[in-house]
Amino acid sequence: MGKKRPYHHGNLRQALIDAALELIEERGVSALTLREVARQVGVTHAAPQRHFADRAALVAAVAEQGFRGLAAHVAAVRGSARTPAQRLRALGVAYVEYALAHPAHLRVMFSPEVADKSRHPELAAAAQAVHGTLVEQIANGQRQGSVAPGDPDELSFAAWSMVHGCAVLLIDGQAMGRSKRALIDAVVDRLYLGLGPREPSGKRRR
Amino acid sequence: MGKKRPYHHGNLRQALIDAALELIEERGVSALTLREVARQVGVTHAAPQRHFADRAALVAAVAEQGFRGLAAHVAAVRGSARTPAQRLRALGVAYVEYALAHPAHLRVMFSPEVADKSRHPELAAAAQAVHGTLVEQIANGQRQGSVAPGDPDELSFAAWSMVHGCAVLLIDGQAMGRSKRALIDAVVDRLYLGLGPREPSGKRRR
DNA sequence: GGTGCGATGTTGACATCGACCACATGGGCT
DNA sequence: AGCCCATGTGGTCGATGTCAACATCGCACC
Repeated sequence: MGKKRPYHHGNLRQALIDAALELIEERGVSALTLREVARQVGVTHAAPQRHFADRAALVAAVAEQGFRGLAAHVAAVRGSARTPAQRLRALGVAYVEYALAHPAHLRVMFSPEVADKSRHPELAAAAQAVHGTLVEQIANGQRQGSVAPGDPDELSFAAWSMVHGCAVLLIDGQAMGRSKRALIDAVVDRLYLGLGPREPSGKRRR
Repeated sequence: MGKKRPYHHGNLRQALIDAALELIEERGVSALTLREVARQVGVTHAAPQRHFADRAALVAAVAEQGFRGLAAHVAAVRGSARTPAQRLRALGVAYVEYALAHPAHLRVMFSPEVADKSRHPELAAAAQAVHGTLVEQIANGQRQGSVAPGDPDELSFAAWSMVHGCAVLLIDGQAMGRSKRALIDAVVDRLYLGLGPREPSGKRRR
């Protein structure tokens, strides 16, 4: 028979995180309520306090799992394509794919409520992991000559800007009727073109 | 002498919006409270109800002013540079500049709390204005051959993704110690390179 | 195998918030 | 002058986050 829910939940922390994500998916981050989460899980309103100091901590935990998932999804394509340039393209697609597949996660990850990453070191670390993969691929490409020279840090920031902006805009419904697939292609195409090998056609650094 | 605050405020609506923005700048969007705003302005807690149906309406109003400001700032550079490509670059810089100069505004504009733009038509209109300027410039550039051919809608989306992503990342503190100026340059450089004239170096459309 | 202590969940309380209501005020129009 | 309605006031209600005191259980240690 069903275990008559014991006094101790067993793994309340993760259950709370799951319920929180579900709530966010349904009604948005701002509708996330500690009490409602507790209700969903079947504990009293104060139980979450034992696992999360305050509402922000719960949000941060959801965001952290989102970053981990993104890092995993992105890392999965690291060895997929042959050339570094193709890998770079696949990386960008993977980023946007994850965002579209988990919009709620993405929104929480870059929610203003956890913007102050200094108070959530694990968030900064997870974000750093994603960024690290990107820098790594760009450096690889440069070594093989398939990516334009330049500070890998700056190039990766440009690439990240592009895919992140694309993801955010698509999630926020700025596609405005246009095919998301085509938009993503357009973005990563420009990414490839903007970072691909060439000689500069003039002085660009102001 | 100071006018002994009359019963009727005179322009409470705008005063509330200003106070709201100030609060958001200081403590973030989530800390925005109708009652606190009312306190700042010196009216009772229910007074804002006469001007904003609910909290979301106030947030939307702040966002709308943000979009108007951005549109104005971006439109100002429309006739600045000579070549369309340079104008495009200036456009991107202007976008990010505005974001860095008014981070609170930017955050509200793309806050999940107003993400459902269908319920705030004026927001959609203001956002559309910004996007329109971008599409216009790209179409201009294409006519003069200084911008690569392609669906202007898709190209503009790619460009928007880039500058918007850049703005968001910088605001969220993802610069991580690197010079913002250099990062912006890197981004718009890639924008210019990715959209500039060339012949495709292979089939790119998947 | 007991036992005691710390981790985990509960109950109750309080201040604050958004939203709603009835009422007060007074500016502007006829 | 007199009226009307937009605008501001004061009070209230349900819900929320957070805190503190208490209850219950599991695990380490003897």
